[in-house]
Amino acid sequence: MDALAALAEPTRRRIVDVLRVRECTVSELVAAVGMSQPAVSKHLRVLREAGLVTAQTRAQQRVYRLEPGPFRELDAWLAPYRRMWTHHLAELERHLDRKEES
Amino acid sequence: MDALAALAEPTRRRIVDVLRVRECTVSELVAAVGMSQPAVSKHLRVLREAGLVTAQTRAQQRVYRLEPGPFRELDAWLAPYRRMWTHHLAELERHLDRKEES
DNA sequence: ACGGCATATAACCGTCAAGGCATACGGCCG
DNA sequence: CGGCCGTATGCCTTGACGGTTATATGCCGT
Repeated sequence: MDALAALAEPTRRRIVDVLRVRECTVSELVAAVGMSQPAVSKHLRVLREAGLVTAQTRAQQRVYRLEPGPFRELDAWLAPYRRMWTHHLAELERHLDRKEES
Repeated sequence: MDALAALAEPTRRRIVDVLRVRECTVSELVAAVGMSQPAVSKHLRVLREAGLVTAQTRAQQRVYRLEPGPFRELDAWLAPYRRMWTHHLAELERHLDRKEES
């Protein structure tokens, strides 16, 4: 499952939104998203396999943290689309300028 | 279905990637993605309901084009994550600077 | 070494999405 | 007005996903 598909799930978005602030253990994430522990573990597995997070074992806990790579790729994919609104803004500005002239 | 979920589908990504270059009719998209016409129409419906595209009726054809809004929202959601790698780059630079000093 | 804690996996179920085929809608032209 | 072309929708099947409960794994402290 690629990064976009992984992020399509609201719960997983919840998780990465939490991890963006600070790295967390599984139990902390369980508390944060208010769902059963196995469910969270499964989502974490998906996020791991998508390369969005990595886990570091510390004692019996696993500390999850975000991995920038896929987010960069997503940003790169999105980049050409940015032209859409920047271009539109430029058009709008030209339009307003023309109006001022008249 | 929100924009991210809509874009999670490879075929739909294919479609928007085509539409990014230029607006298209349904038959053109069918040819582009190599799938049955009903399948493409269904994907277009999903994209429409997610606000990612709009259709303009021209004779018997419907011309589809991208709509910037959801892409901007996606970009906005992604924005805070950009800090991840920009910050990391800054760290790296500081690290290199320190190395140069010594 | 054993019991317990934190996490992962297994098995199962309900739901839903995606694809195909057949068909309905709607505008154009003869 | 009837038929055709382009597109949308219905129906059906199949496969994948998300959630829960029960159980396995792995590490720690005693």
